[in-house]
Amino acid sequence: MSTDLPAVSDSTIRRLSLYLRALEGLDDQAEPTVSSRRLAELAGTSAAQVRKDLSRFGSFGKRGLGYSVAPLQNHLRDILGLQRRWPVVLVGAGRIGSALFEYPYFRERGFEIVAVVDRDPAKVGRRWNGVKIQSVEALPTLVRECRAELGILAIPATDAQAAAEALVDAGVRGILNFAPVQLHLGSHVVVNDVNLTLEMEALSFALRTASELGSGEGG
Amino acid sequence: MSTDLPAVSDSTIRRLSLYLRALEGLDDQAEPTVSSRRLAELAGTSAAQVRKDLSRFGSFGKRGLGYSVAPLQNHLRDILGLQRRWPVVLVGAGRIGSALFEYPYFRERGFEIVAVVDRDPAKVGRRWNGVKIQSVEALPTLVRECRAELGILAIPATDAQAAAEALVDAGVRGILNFAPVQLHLGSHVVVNDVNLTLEMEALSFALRTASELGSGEGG
DNA sequence: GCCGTCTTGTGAAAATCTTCACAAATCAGG
DNA sequence: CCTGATTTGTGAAGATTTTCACAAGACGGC
Ligand SMILES: NC(=O)c1ccc[n+]([C@@H]2O[C@H](COP(=O)([O-])OP(=O)(O)OC[C@H]3O[C@@H](n4cnc5c(N)ncnc54)[C@H](O)[C@@H]3O)[C@@H](O)[C@H]2O)c1
Ligand SMILES: NC(=O)c1ccc[n+]([C@@H]2O[C@H](COP(=O)([O-])OP(=O)(O)OC[C@H]3O[C@@H](n4cnc5c(N)ncnc54)[C@H](O)[C@@H]3O)[C@@H](O)[C@H]2O)c1
Repeated sequence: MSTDLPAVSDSTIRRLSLYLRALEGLDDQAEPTVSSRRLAELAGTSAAQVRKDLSRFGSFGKRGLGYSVAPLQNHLRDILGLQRRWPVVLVGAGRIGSALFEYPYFRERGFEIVAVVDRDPAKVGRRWNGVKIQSVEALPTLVRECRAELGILAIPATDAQAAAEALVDAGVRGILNFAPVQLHLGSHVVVNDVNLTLEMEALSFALRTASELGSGEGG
Repeated sequence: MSTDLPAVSDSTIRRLSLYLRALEGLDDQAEPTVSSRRLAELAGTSAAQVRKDLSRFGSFGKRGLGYSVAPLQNHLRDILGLQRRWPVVLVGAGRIGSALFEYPYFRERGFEIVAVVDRDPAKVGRRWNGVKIQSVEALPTLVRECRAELGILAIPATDAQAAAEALVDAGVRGILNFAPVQLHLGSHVVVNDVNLTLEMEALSFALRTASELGSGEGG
């Protein structure tokens, strides 16, 4: 079971996640195997892309048959590192933070928010489903005690860089960042940004472009 | 002011949004011009990339000087289609939906959530900051009345496809989708997916990969 | 065992995206 | 006006990603 660890592109990894999601949506009683074509349809890509992506990690399919759903799920979980529990520290118990905390799908995938910190004294001490919100001073201790390597930043942009550095100093190596700011951290730290304004702006551009082909822009 | 509308890649557009964000973070009194190098630093890319991206839409800089902050902001807003107001319909007044509704940055950029619908009768009729939550039956009328071309889907995956179709039938052409499912809509509709589980899994993969270079995987 | 149908895995080709490198332009100082 | 220090805009080169196309394998029916 030695995974060979070739250089894999980010887009491939992101698609693997989509494949896993698609596979979990299948009824593996009714549909025990799946072809690359079907998987592509479910994940929004092409059959060749599916096969190419999977073939980087092994030969999981059978020619003429396709891929067995349950084993492929396990391979994907294995590749993505989901065959373990990932303790996560959440920084910021605001609107986004609370939505994420209550999101059941994270826990189902092994991402367990085991600690929450917030700067607001009014929030510190509250319990969320058994997890007590703690002050930011407790962050380093918390990260170490929980052995958390993943953190979620859900605080205003002004504080994000400092908080990120605190997380990294305490041992965090991966950050999901909701703050609208570019974090500058050591190259061994992986940061994934969630930028919803950007997503809306991409829609805006697409629509504006489509409209303008037909009619002039109204002053 | 005829923008030439060349074929522009998605990644370019997404970077333009980052450039705009970076420019808005600058004090244009203290720093009236910015070089491609500095902008790249702020946006997390390379100077050549910045110049290439911008040059697709015009020559906004001055050689030897750089780009004037305020005018470049306006060019970017113009390109992205942000020189107007975008009414948005929100489907799903749950955890994510309410966080988005209260997110001030959307409105600042022109994305104004003008209507909210939810299936839950207990939520229908409530007022959120002046906007009344309406039943799903009202959706087609609402979309047309508000002339909304953008929609946000913040409901469970099981209902997302049907709701998306309802939005599109009523005139929506761009959707920000939080539901963990691939939407299948006409090719004239633009869908941007937000998949937070995917983002976490990408972090998981990166960390697992980094760890395994040093040590074997514990059974 | 053989045939027809299906589907994977994968090199090669095509397409796309990023980086390089440098001429052309701008400005300050004298 | 000329020099030197900058920085843009951009074709060409390089790198990466996606698509194509097909040989090789798998299975059911007979
Ligand atoms: N609400 C949204 O829909 C949304 C969407 C996209 C991005 N974001 C971004 O996510 C971040 C959080 O947004 P929100 O809407 O949840 O904000 P919020 O104001 O509701 O919550 C922020 C929380 O962080 C806490 N906080 C502030 N500084 C802190 C610090 N230094 N350490 C610890 N806690 C601190 C505050 O006390 C508050 O509880 C912001 O950067 C925002 O731009 C939010
Ligand atoms: N909470 C999170 O942090 C989070 C993170 C990522 C993705 N998501 C996704 O976003 C979506 C919403 O998540 P949430 O946590 O806000 O859920 P939620 O249960 O808090 O809210 C969902 C809301 O949608 C309403 N609803 C259900 N079906 C509807 C329909 N057909 N039409 C209109 N309204 C309907 C419900 O009444 C409820 O108010 C889900 O698909 C979820 O997987 C949530």
